[in-house]
Amino acid sequence: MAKDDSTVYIANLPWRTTEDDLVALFEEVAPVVDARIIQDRRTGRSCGYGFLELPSPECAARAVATMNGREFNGRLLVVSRANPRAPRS
DNA sequence: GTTGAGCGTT
Repeated sequence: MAKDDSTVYIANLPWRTTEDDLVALFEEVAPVVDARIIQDRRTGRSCGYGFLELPSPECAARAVATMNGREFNGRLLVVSRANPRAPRS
């Protein structure tokens, strides 16, 4: 579903951070197609990292270049391009 | 009500 080329990996997030927070933050640079924060399947608590999907790879690269190393809620955001979860479609 | 390197699920 999600194109890995336009998906970015977000880490170093505060536990309180939600997907909507990521959307609001990245909407500043580019429209957000989908935001997904990985949480523990058992406890349901935030794992502290997530993935953000953008409309295009260039938007993803722009979001990375803009938000990587940027402070967010007192933490330094780690934004980088996501790895393809599936080797082929 | 806690913790801190990381590449993911209905």
